[in-house]
Amino acid sequence: MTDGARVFYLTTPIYYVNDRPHLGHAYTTIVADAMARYRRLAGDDVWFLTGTDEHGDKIAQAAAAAGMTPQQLADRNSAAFRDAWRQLGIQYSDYIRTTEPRHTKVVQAILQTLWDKGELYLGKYGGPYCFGCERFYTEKEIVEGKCPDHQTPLAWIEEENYFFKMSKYQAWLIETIERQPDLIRPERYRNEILGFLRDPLQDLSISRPKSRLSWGIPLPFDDTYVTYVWFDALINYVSALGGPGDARFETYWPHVQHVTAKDIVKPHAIYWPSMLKAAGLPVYRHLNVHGYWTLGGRKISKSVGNLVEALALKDTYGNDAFRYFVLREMVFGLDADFSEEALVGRLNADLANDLGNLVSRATTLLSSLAPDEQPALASAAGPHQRVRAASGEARKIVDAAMSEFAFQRALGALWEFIGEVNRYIDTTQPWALAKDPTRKPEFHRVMVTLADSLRFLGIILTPFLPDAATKIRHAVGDVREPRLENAQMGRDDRLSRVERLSGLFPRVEAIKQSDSTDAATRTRGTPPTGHADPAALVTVSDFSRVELRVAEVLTAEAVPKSRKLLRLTVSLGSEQRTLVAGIAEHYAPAELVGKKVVVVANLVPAKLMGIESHGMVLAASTEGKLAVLTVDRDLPPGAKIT
RNA sequence: GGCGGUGUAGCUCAGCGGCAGAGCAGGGGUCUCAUAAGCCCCGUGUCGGAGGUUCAAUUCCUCCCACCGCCA
Repeated sequence: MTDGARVFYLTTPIYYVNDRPHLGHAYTTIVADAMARYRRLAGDDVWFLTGTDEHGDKIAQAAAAAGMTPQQLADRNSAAFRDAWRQLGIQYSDYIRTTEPRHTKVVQAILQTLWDKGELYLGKYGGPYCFGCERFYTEKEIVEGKCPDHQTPLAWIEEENYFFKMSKYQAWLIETIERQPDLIRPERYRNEILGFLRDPLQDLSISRPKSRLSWGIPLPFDDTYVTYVWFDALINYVSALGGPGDARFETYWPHVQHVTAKDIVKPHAIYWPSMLKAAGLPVYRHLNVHGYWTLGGRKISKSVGNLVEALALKDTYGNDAFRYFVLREMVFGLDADFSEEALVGRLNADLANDLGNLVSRATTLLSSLAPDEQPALASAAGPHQRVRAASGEARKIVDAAMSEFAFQRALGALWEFIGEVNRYIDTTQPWALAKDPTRKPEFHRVMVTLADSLRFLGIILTPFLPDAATKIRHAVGDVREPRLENAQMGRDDRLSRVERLSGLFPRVEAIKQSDSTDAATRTRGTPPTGHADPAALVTVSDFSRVELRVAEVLTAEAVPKSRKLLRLTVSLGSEQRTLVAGIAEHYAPAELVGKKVVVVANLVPAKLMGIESHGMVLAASTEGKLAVLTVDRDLPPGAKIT
């Protein structure tokens, strides 16, 4: 930690072990991980917590159904989350489980504090209860006597429970949220909570009688009750730091920021600050709320199978590509759509074409330098200054964007820079400079700038593309621990040995949109190597969809202002058509007139240089050579090819 | 039912009083260092509909329609 370093404590929600890790969990965790890595890169002191929530009715029931003890079920499923994060390369600092003694100890201590302070009371409550939701419903909410969520019959339960006097914090809570505009962000969720708080707040039931449910933390002052799962779960953020008084707690708690999905805003925005206030602890700095992933534009149903399969695509396309996609595609706070097509689109356009290809062309140029060649410097002015300025601009935007969880904006800025470097290479044409001994200084200036650009990217991309960034740094010989302060161009004009780095993100064959109604359910991905698959086999009926016919060329002329295109009029026997063919470099117009060529007759018309083309002339080609297809014997125009 | 949001190019979205924008996709051109990559050029779309305010409305107001969220 350097002087002026800031402290950050980032948390994901603890995931309920009734679930299997899926895209939703992964997104929250990736967001927190990217943020943690960015802050670490900036030299800040970061603590990043995730974990699992393991108490409650649902766990007890699922365990019973599976013939296990609740603890066994929790152990198994908690391990599944831990494993998923390992596979995704998540660098958490700590992993808390609510069945750990260190957690139950702190929960009980806080409950005791609240009890002693008179923040809790024993009250009676009766109402329709849904075991699936683990909550009571009001008469207005229930639909024909059934749970509106599960459509299952509700049980009438009347019981005494302990309540937290949450209602007394309503005015304080409103004031707190209003005083800190970015306490709950983005703003839409803050507004939602303020809207909710316009109505009177109820007290919160925080216990369940052991007679009904024993899988929970016993209340320290009444062992016939266990703690209600929400009250237990939220405290993980505190218990994982050892609780009040612990050195770790004192260091990190004042800087806590939570990351969560929008479905659990209310517990985090209402229960949790009230609980903290009552316990005499400071409220968090920010609650960062993100939206949902939809699949193929459809809402996610109760079943999460598709979300699990969506996460599995990380294995098909790689962690970096998966991580990049979710961070780039979702505007933090809003819903976004996940599809394999969109992922492949981003992978090809942004990662392969823009970044991967840039790294490849730049390292190829740099690695071709003679080993001992020390670059002579050219004048300070020149196009390289635009690149340097762009890097500074990108870095500024990334920093601003990251301070408000705007990952999309941060990545957009970095890709602006990548575009600038690609343009720089095209403008300066280093391959031409290299051949001209009199322009050696210019050439070296370009080489230095390219190495510098890659060094910059190798550092600043670390939080977003950890593996690729490391490869880039190593390729340019930067073996230092990456630090944001070194992501600055123009500091170092020396050139170290560069190794060629090609195929950083190989292109992947595009997924056809019409292929499937639900891309995310498809499991047969294109291999990550991305090299073109052997041509897929087609059936006779596939082939018969293409209508091939013999056509006689009636007229041919060059298309003005085009080097490759010829405009042809052909006869198909019963009709004449205009076609545009890209064969001008290989055939003189006069050569073609009278020829019987083969055309695709049922092609969707396309406009080329303002001319509508109704078909396509078939031709075979190899490097530099091209020949149009014709028929071996004389046949009338229009003859069908089968 | 109440409150709020959204509806802009094929797709995703920015703009929010002064002649409609970006990325992707698509088309054309061009370079050859590079991953059939890069770079350059190409967007007249009833800015959901109808009224209104204004010299001027995608942008402000009212109503309507569609979708979404929160609440009941």
